[in-house]
Amino acid sequence: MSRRQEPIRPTLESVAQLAEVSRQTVSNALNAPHLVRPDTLERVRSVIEQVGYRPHRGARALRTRRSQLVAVPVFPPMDPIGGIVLDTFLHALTIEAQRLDNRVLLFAAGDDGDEIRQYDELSEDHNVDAFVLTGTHLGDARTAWLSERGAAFVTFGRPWGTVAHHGWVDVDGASGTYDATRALIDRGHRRIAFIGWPSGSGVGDDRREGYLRACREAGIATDGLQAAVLNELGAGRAAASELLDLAEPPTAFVCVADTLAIGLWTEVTTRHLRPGQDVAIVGFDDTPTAAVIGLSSVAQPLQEAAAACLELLQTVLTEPEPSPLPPDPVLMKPRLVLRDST
Amino acid sequence: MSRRQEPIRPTLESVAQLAEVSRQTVSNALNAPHLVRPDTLERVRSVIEQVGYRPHRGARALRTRRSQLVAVPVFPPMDPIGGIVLDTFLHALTIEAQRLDNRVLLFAAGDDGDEIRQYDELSEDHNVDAFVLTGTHLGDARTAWLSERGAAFVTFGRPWGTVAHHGWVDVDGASGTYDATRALIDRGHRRIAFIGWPSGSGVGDDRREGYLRACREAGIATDGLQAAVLNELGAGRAAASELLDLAEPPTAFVCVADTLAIGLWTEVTTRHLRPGQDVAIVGFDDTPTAAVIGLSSVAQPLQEAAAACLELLQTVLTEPEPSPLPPDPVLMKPRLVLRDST
DNA sequence: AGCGGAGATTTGAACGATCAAATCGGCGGG
DNA sequence: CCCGCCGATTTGATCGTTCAAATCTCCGCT
Repeated sequence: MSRRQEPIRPTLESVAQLAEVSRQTVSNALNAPHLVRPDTLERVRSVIEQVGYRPHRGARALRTRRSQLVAVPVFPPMDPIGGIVLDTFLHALTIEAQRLDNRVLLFAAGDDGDEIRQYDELSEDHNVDAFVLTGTHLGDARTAWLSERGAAFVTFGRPWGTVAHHGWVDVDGASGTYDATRALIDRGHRRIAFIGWPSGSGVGDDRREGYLRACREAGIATDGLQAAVLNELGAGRAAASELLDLAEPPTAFVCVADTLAIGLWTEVTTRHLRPGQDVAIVGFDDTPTAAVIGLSSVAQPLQEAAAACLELLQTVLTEPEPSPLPPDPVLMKPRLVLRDST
Repeated sequence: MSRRQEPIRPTLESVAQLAEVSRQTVSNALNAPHLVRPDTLERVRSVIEQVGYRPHRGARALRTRRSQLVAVPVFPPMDPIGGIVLDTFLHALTIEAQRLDNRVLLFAAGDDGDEIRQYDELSEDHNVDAFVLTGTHLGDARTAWLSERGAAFVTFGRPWGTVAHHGWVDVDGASGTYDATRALIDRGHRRIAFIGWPSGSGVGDDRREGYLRACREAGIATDGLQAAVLNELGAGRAAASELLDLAEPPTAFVCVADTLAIGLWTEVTTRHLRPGQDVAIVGFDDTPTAAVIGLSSVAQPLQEAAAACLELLQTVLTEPEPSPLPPDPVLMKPRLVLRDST
């Protein structure tokens, strides 16, 4: 910017002259204060303060080869309900980055290939130091691509199906659905259905697993009580309809995502059943919509996850060169939020 | 990044040597191709392609004093329903920026003062070229601050209450509520209520105005049919309750925002009235939740608005120095989306 | 008194690009 | 035939910072 008129932007040199020291001393006062004698430090600092000096990020980036920028993809708002999850995550990430004197740079991507093209541009440009990926999936082309060229990155989401060559942070979905299912069992439910996604998505399979485990432990049947549909309201509703038409319909539902839970919800209410009284429902992601309609849901600790991502990134970036062994991953427990629907 | 191991990142110089030309010619091939003879251009380009050369953004920024970055604030997800509006806008902005070889940088801010501190850091750093502000309001301290120091910025939202010293893009809220009200009138409604915000917010007053104008034109009464409450579900519901308890209750509602419309919605359904049949409802912002429950709403052309913002910014930035007269503002018409609730 | 060494500070060079001005080569006109 | 001009290209300087190495100062120790 610096479209200010009168005063020329102060530089290291100009500050140095005013403080009657050299460039480097000013630089040290900023980046390595322990190298500067206390009284000099004081003097330099007061000049910096007075003239409002700020280091030029571009110049610094040129020399240090660090831009202090972290790139994060934003996706087209396809699934309007679940999209908020990423939104919250993004906000948390921005705050956390700020705390570390970094910034978040956005880039838009449709599919994986598109996204990779963006990675290429961003990293080869020296535009960003690192990436935070979201929405990892089986056979993820992005992580392979990135580690192949030694890019610094962490993922929010496990590396499904492969060995981790990179740091990652994730939320234990199975633990969330397990807790949800247990809560229903504790309330006396014995026929509990699960509306999930088609198997093959790591996240979906993981969440289903938690449901299955809880039922197994309680000696409850799950045969014929599982649906596997795409993550759309209509699909959820259709699956719900089928399950409710069973000779012995379930009295409670655990859903892999709020989107499906809400589809189920609409089917339930149009049948003049009351969620929470006639049928118990638990969703996943604790989206605003869930809060609005009183749907119980499993909430992911997104702020903590964002902080963990950047912390991991910091350790990766301070390593002198791309290390073959990734940092320890972080797996966080989600929290069950009970509302009227249970 | 460039944490790649083997190959040293190519520079202007190294490309120049391979192509047997000088630095500057390579630079020109990139930034001013018309200055380069066609055959030379071809040769340089092929070398660039071969070695995968990319200009170093930091170096360029240092020399040109342009970072190609646009900063945008992200807010804490306070209003979960309306937050999506900004989310969609942000996505559109990212895509549009990419098209112009720019990028979007995020920063988080709680209040205006906080935000201004961030502006200070970002602009004085030479970190970003410009800002896009959202959510302008009466007595907005931010715009004053920014124009005072000659920063480049545009706002998505009018400069309420003051003369524009800067470019802005906005959606004509009054036009939206006017259309919504007209649609209700055309359907035969004669008692139409408006649930708005307390006067003093530019956006809220503007949207109320559209409702009032449509009613006035149709010779319909509005006395006692207006509520002014905070943008919260509960508040919307309470206001709705009061209005529905009138001796002669309204048959239709226009709401200043989806959040309030949904509050109204829940009050309506708990009274066992059916939206769209017993009571007509129109919201504002066309949030995903509205789509889910079948609430009619006024949709803002967010993609177009984002594009307009960046276009405006481009013209501001290409001006040699801060111009006293701002570029022509852009006011766009929103679109009424009719669903079951009408 | 001289020497080694630690701490504080300075100096020179480099990062990779663009700007401004100089140079080169060819071509038409006086 | 030479000059001037124009298009194409090159050269030198510079942006603001940090790294690496040099210098300076002061102190204690022999």
